[in-house]
Formats: sequence, structure tokens, C-alpha cells
Amino acid sequence: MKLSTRARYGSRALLDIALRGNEEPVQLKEIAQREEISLQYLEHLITPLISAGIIRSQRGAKGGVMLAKPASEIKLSEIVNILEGTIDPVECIENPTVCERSNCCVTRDIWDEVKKAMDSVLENITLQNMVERYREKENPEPVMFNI
Amino acid sequence: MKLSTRARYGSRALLDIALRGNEEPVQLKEIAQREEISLQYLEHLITPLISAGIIRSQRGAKGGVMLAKPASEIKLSEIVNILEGTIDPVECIENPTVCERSNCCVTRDIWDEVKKAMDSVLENITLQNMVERYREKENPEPVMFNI
DNA sequence: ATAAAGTATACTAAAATAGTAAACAATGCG
DNA sequence: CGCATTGTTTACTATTTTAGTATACTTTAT
Repeated sequence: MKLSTRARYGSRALLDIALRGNEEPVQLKEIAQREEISLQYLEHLITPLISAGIIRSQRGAKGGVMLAKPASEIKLSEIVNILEGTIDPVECIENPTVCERSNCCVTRDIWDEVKKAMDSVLENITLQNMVERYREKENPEPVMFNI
Repeated sequence: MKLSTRARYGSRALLDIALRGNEEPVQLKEIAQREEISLQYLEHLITPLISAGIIRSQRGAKGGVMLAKPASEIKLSEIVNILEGTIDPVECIENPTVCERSNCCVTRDIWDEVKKAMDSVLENITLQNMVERYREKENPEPVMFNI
């Protein structure tokens, strides 16, 4: 029930990109260094994100990658889905025909509830939220200043 | 992010046992047939459940397995934990020292929220609930009788 | 032109998963 | 008693997935 490194590294990489503003391309090499992901492996994660239209790339010298749309429009559920595939804990959720019991299976119903619970978290977090959380951690709001 | 077959088969097997009442031992061979799990693989799932005190076994002729406590006291979270290990989507939840960023990591916080969402489902479903759901599916309540 | 980037494809090592095989141990029953 | 039935244990294996590396290629700014 572990997330693969794809989704983990990928979301960290995207947060890294989002944190640099979105003014000029961020080089993969930099991201790889900061996030301690091998450049070659990072490239594997970047490719599907480009195809999916989450980021776009600038080739050649001074190239790099940028978010292809505002951070507030990139949901974590989308990222996980691209890198990890569906989050369904069992295959019969997505594809009921794999098991003839699907329509009457109690355990299937439950795994579906589990999936929905996860989804409701991932659907409600955007890259923008993550950036805000990051800034808050970096520089916490003073708690209670005046009376 | 898939559940392993261990947790899936295991929870189906336990539901199967619970459905037979709890008056006499249920043979593994029967369970294996009904649930279409190979006997030998089923045994692998039964062993840790016995060690964990979820079920107890009766050896020899006329033997089999029974729930070791009332179905209402067996939570799905417990079953999944025994067969699957922790449900944490990333290792740093359980063991923060694997990554030096843990204390400041935004993505880690999020995976923790995901875990909690899953937990809240699994913690609130007992084998008894599953039995009831099964009976309801088998024999649905008539909706609106009078008026 | 050329160096600095991203792109694409192929390959591989390691781990996890799912399952099989077989010898063994306990028990009930005739 | 003795033997068939049933669970127990341990060892092994095939397959798949994951994570990662290697390498050759393409594009572009300067």
C-alpha cells in the first residue's frame, strides 16, 4: 500500500518548480540536485508530466521546465494519477469485470470507500496549497501578538 | 498504491468465516473453494491471523478455524495491518529518520493526511459490519412499504 | 558552430509478490 | 491402536514491479 517513488519524487519536483516562481525555466539538473533525485530518473518523471500538460519544457541552452498552468489549477490527485496510475486499492474498482463477484462483493465496496477517502484529500490539495504550506513552515505566523 | 492480494484474500476469507456463524470450525479447504484461493496460499494468510489472535484453529479431523473473538471486535484496520503491514503511503510517516527533510517536508504532511483518511475508514468497519452488509445485499430491505 | 540543455529508448539489478511443494504434527474416529 | 483428515511449517520458485543506469539523439541560445 505504498506510494511509488514516482509519485513521491514527482510531487516534490513539482513543488520545487512551483517554488521558483514561474518566470523562467528551471533546469532539471538543479531540481535533481536540490531534491536529491538522479537526473536520469527525474527525466523519467518529467516526461509524462509534460505529455499530460502539467509542465512544459524549453529545450536547449538556458532551457528547463515550467508549470504549464497556474499552480492553483494543478491538483495533487492529477499528479498522482499521472505518475502512479489510478489510486484504486484493488483492480476491480476500475475494472469490475476482472472478478465475477464484483457486483455483490462487500469487500470491494469497502475498498471503494477507502479510495474515495484518499481521493477527497488529493482532490482538495493544489500545488498552490503546497507552496503556501511550505512558506508557512519556512516562516511561521507569529501566534498571538497583541491581546 | 494497490493493496496486496494478502489483504484482499485475507479479508474475504475472514468474512467467509464470519458468515458461517461461529459455532464450529470452518475448514480451510471449504474456504479455499468458496473464495477461489489456493489452499496453500490461504494457509499463508491464516498463519499470521492466528498468531495475531484474530482466529484460532482446531487441528486434526473435523478441525478448521474459527474467529477467536466476536466479529464486532475485529476491525478491518487490524486485518489489513496484520496482512499488509502498515498502511502508510510513505515510509517516512512511520519512521521519520529515513529522510532528513521529514520535519519540514510538505509532501510528507500530505501523505500523512492521506493515511489518516484511509485509517478513518478502516477503523470504523468491523467484521460484524461486513456481515451485515453482506446480508443486506443478499436480501435487500424493501424500500417504502406502506403509505 | 558548439555547448548546454531536454528527449527517447533500451537495458538491468533488486525487491516484492504470489504462489507451489513437500514433509510434518495433531486429532478424532473406527 | 492406527490411519485418514486436517492444520503447520519451511523451503523454494516464477513473475512482476520498481528503481535506476546507459546511451544515443535532438533542439536551441549564444
